[in-house]
Amino acid sequence: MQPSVLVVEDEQAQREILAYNLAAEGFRVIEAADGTEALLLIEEETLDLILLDWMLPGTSGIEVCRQIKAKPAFRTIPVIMISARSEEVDKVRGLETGADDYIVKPYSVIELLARVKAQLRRSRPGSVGVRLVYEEIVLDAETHKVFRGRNELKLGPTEFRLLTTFMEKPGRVWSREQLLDRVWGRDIYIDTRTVDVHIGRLRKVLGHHGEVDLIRTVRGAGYALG
Amino acid sequence: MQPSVLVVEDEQAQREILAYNLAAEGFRVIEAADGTEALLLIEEETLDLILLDWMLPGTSGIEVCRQIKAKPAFRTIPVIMISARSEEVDKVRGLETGADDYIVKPYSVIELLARVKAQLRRSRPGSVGVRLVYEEIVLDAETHKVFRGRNELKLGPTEFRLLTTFMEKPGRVWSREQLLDRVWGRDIYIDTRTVDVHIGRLRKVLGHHGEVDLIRTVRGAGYALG
DNA sequence: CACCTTTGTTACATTTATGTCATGAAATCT
DNA sequence: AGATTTCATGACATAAATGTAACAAAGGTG
Repeated sequence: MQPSVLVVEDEQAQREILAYNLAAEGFRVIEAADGTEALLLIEEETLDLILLDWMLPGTSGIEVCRQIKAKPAFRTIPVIMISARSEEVDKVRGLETGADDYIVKPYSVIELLARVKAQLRRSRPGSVGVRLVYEEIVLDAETHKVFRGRNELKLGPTEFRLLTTFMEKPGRVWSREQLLDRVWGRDIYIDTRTVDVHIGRLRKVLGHHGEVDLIRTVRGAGYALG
Repeated sequence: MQPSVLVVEDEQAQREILAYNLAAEGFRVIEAADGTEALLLIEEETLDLILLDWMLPGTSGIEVCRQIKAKPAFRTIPVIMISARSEEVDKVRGLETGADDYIVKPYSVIELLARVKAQLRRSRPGSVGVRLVYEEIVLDAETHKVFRGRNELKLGPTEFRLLTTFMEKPGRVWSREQLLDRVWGRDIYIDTRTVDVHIGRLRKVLGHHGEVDLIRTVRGAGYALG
């Protein structure tokens, strides 16, 4: 569950520094050198946060921010503006671009990362508080509790996410690759066979009281619930 | 009957955060971006409380407050002022604007909601709950006293707010980040592991007489009550 | 000022979860 | 059937997450 951060900065050196530090902190970093590229990437990628330089060639940072905030689909993505001088902060604020935070050059990497994390913390209130039901299995995302009939099941984090995925679309067949992407996270290199092991573990817990196996193995394709 | 709260704040992001949290708590939220708009809405809407930012473009928050308090028809509506720095509190107080309470940024959501409820309780007795109960634990928000069965527990401020958060939604799993936001306050950068320590402290007090541990650790996710 | 409380961080111990591998079973193909 | 591929599962070393004691800084109180 690596958050994706888009870095929009025209100066290559600056951009690389940002990218390096963010990557070191475990973020997936996507880079854009100007506003046009940024706006394209916003559509294509699934972003969790945008770091936006105030000064950009062509479409200015402010304009990019305004356009992002104008689209309902992307309005909720936090935008942190980076401006060159402290005096400009007031201008930016005054212009009401809708940025979620501002940071002024020169900034410390620590400060930047802290703000990035603060924004992510705020915008990701965890998975949606839903209750998934399939046959006699009930999964409550808010309390993280899982029941089969009357029995509460004790699942490890990975098995919990695995089951959540299955229950979001009962019957759908997921390939091992898809499950790795969704349950483990993208850009992670893990043997696809590992999925088998976790499926086994999930089966063990689900059938702990001798119930029928609800997970279906689809030979050559993957697994499905029911 | 849902109490109506008017939020007067020029920064859209801030305003939305306030609106979101108040709405989540069951309030009807009305928003205004400046003093003029606020004064209009006060006439039009039937308000139960006003949250007023000190810094506003045009008519300042102080001026808005003064005008509200000058009209006999609206004088009884509680006004909570929000100011950016603690030093300003004194100014605000000194100016005797007639505000009913003050809150300083950065504030925790818990604190804000507590104050809102406290004001509403004063003006509309009986409309806001003050006492949280979960199993044999009783938390009285007004007196700040906590009991487990017959024993009164002595909690530090942080542990008290932690427990309050948990008791508002028993069973719900809170991530460390969410707890930091809610219990410690936004715009504060603290190591997430610190949450663990405070959970430990809270557990110690709650189980001081050898009772079962009511706080559940959810690996990879956070903590929950029950 | 001395004293006490609260707080955040750190370091280390402990628990729990994870990924890989080896082996054998089951399905599929020739 | 025999060969081949695909899957299930127990074991195990490692990694990751959590619990907790100790400590120092900050703040409050008398």
